[in-house]
Amino acid sequence: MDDIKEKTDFIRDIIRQDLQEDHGKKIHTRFPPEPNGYLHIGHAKSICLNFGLAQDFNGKCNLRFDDTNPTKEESEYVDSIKTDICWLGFDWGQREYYASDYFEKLYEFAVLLIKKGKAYVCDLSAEEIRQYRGTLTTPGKESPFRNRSAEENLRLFKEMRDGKYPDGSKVLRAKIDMSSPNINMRDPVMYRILNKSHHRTGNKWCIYPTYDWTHGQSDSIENITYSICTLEFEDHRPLYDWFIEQLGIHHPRQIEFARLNLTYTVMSKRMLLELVEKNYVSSWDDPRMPTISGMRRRGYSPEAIRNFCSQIGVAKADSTVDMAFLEHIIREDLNKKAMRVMGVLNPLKIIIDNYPEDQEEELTAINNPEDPDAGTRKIPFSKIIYIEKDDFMENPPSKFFRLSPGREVRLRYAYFIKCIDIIKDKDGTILELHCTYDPSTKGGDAPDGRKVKATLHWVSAGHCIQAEARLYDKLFIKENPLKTDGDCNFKDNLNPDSLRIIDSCKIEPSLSSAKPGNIYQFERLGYFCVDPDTTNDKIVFNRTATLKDEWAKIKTSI
RNA sequence: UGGGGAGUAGUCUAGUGGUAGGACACAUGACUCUGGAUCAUGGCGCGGGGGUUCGAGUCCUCCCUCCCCAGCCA
Repeated sequence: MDDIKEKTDFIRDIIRQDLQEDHGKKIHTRFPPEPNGYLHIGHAKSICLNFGLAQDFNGKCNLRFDDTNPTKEESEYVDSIKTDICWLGFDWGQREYYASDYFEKLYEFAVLLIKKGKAYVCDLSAEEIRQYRGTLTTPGKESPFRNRSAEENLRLFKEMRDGKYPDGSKVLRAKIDMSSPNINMRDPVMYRILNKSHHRTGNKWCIYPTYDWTHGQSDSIENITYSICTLEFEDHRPLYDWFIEQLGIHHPRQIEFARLNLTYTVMSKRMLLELVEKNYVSSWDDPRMPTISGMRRRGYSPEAIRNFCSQIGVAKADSTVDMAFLEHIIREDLNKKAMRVMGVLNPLKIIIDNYPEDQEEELTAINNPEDPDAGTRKIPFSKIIYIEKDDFMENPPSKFFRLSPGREVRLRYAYFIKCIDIIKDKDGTILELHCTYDPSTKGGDAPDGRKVKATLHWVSAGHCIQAEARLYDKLFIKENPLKTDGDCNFKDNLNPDSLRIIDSCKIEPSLSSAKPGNIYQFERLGYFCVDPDTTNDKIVFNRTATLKDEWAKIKTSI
């Protein structure tokens, strides 16, 4: 399960200190996604942090959708986000909120600011506003509409709401300081006119609040004590503080942390959307995606993702976690849980010459050596079997321990066999192997104590069932897919071999009842889970992760 | 060049003036009916220079590098 050791990170340090100064303090966080895409592993970090904080300090965590932009948001995303958070194991109780719930309140707040002379309606175009804003090094210019009277602003703002103006013709702006070195303070836009229907409020509104105007007040309304967010909002904090102070309402404490980056993938919703829309992947839940739904379909468990999030830590320095670490976490999880089975991805037929023609045997196999309670099962053995093509070499290098002419190896839980003949077609491709077996080694041990250097997985040709395996690899070939040469873009770094489909795998018959979501370790190959694409006619497996493979390393170093 | 952040092995992360620790990765070895798992061992790591101090990753100072900000996105 999750690491129960007391976690130490700078956010928890801050909260502990606050708690020391105010023992009665209740902590209240929130996870505030925008419903414009599916959640990814970076969101999982934030979810684990926000809900985890609430759990650790006996507080509460809200789910709030920051749905202020009707041009990008859809209820499909709302649904997927809720599903993913639940699946991860977190519960927001009845506290499911929407920024759009606060539109009326926000409007009142805006009116208040107008009355205080702290906000004004501006008729400048988007382009003009940009020009007036100045640059990083030069101050901005004040809008010619900056000094309209409160009465005029009130009337104009009401008319904006009433739909008297076309999109983009007017905005409401905060009146702060056009020469501020912090560009966020240069009279930021609070409302824009958008004649677009909203996934929740329908056509009730034609003006929509910006995120900057909405977010802090929403946290305040919900009585959030700690507004945890990512680093890029650090220089928005003075703006949020300004709004809260002008309004004189509850002031949450904002704390920023570094967002998660992972090697060999991208974590931007915009890019993930593009991969989906342009069919570089099958969907948001394509098992190659770093989305929660993709990882779920890939075979990751919620525990593994939570463990990952708790072990990567929380800090303020930009960081990119090695994908190998994620793989380590899922192997650690699945090693304990997954039933072992035998399946052959690329079959090579073996005929055991001295095994009686019509004989069949049932051999006993251990379901999970890591879990004695998992018990054993029977697997059928017969004269003709399949082994993995990679487990045979006609002319092996010295470090290759598996089957080769004249060499004896063990078939897992079965017998020692020795290769005595290779049958090839006229092109020299190996068609099948002839072997002999030693009947005295039944079960896998030789009574004379002789050893073999390798144990191979296998299936009985007459008993096995056919299956499809989808072998996934890194989505991108570059550790940082965003790093591109010349006029390339991140899609040029896509790994052309990120998915390999093998439709003629041979798997042991016990798998005939496998159901979508079930996870297995195919011995010596990796962890596989049953995909929802599975039908009565065909079982489809997704490879969640390979096993660590010493031979693969040796092979590439030869 | 303005503002805001950040620099501890290849990566992530502890450390709060007293021997720089953990995890992943890597390497080597042991063990093994999964070349899995497990166990053991290993490594020119505190961005740099000055300073304070008996003692600095930690305090002061100067410098360097990286990230974010000029959406009516979030």
